[in-house]
Amino acid sequence: MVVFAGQGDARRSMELLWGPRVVAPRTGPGPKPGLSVEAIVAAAVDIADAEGMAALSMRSVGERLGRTAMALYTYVPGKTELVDLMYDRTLGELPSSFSTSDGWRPAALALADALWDLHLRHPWLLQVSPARPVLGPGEFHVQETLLSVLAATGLPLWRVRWVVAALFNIVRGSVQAAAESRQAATETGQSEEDWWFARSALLGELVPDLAARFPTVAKLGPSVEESDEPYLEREARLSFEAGVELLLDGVEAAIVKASGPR
Amino acid sequence: MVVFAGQGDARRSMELLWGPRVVAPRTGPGPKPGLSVEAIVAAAVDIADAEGMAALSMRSVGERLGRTAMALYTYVPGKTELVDLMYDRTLGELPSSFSTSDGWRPAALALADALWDLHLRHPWLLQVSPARPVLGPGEFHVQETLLSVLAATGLPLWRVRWVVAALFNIVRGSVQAAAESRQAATETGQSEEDWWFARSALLGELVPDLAARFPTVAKLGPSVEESDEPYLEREARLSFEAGVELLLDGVEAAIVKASGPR
DNA sequence: GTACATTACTTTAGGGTGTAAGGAGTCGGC
DNA sequence: GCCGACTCCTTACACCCTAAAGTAATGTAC
Repeated sequence: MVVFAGQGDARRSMELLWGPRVVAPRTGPGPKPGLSVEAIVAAAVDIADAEGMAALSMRSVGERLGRTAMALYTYVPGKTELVDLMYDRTLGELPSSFSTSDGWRPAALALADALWDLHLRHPWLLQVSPARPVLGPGEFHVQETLLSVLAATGLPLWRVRWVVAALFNIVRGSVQAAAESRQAATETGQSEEDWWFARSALLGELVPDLAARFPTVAKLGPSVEESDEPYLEREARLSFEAGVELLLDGVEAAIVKASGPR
Repeated sequence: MVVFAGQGDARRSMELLWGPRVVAPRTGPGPKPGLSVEAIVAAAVDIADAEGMAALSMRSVGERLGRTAMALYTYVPGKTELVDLMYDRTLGELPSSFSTSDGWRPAALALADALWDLHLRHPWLLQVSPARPVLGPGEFHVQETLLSVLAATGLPLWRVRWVVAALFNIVRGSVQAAAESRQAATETGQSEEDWWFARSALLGELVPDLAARFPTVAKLGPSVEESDEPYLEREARLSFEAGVELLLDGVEAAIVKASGPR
């Protein structure tokens, strides 16, 4: 795996990404196709959503569609391209209407929120995108939405690009923490607090001088408090909100600096 | 893979992470160990550095040490734990001396820079850490360093934690872009510009209405300019610097807001 | 109506992965 | 000198992706 597509494969990939999603029925000879690229991608996304990326194999996708793994190769060049399609199609789900009529800041917050939701609904996105840019319509859609909302800051576009990148990274990072804690909880059957508690006890036992070696971390105190809600997930959410606020404050400062000394 | 360690395994993992790195030679019977956990981890890191995470297998690590894959299981419970060790040991390489005597901002910048370097030297870190927290000494070391530097802002520690998370995410995201572009270049043999140029041509051909559908993205213009240096990598570096500056501006605003209305 | 080209899908096979199980060989302590 | 502990190896299994070849179904041309 991790094969960087060559020249010919690149064309095929791009055609799949950008081509029409509903293909006109063929006229020539041969049996009618029983599947479609979109059906395959949808099945793959379902699996990844429900059982995680580790459960996604050509076999499992084929099985869910009542075919063998090899049947998929009629529609999709390989697993790499399938994952690219999953990724791009899912990014395309991001809503696009974020009105900046109340100013850019509420719009940016709403957009960040939508990105958070999208990634939490499809946590496998976070394991995929480390790959190179896919350059599909979904990716363009996300970039366009981010750029157009933050262009309302009035900053020059080449600066907006940095803002977009930073915002995107903050969202991705914090939602990753949330998704992980959720996954760990379901996967081990252990509640977050139990897991954390067991780990803390182990740490205290094996590393008695922890507080001395990492005083500042220790000062944060035992991070688990009484709460009914999943703790780590709420923590990640707070980190997300605070991080976005910090960044947007920075953007505001940049706006003032740019237009202030007029 | 992606197995969340159970109770017993958790103890073993933590012992490996926190235990002494130079094990005292055994006294009992049996042949002397020819390997060591540290040697295995070092070999694994070498492979990941040189050939990427995809080339890292128990077989390849064993081979590099002149053993079979199964020999490693004498020292390490499984691949998951090996990767955790690689991750944590490598994080431990982050320098720790960042003087805040000139103020917190230069220290934070230097620290961000060190993090950037570390990740660019070991790009596979970015594919690993998506996993749950490892809770090893390296991870604590990084947290401690980040927290202690940013505690110099004077903000309450629970707020510093958000800053740390945001900063870390920005660094990780932008260094990922840099690492990817570098990897893509070496992997395909194609220069970044060639790759980008081919992709752009393909896009223009397959999606003639690209500029109409994504006007803001299009306004950014063809991103490739004349330059001898790797373009995308420099772009990622700029994005990193700008993102960090934005965030630190936000932090400054937060400091003013907290202490200003005194 | 029949032959042919075309296509969907299956079977088989080959080379990869992680790791469980059991067997060799080596050494210290009795 | 032998026992038991220990390292390391061989074998084996289940799973992965996918190349190649075979089978069955379909539409078109004669």
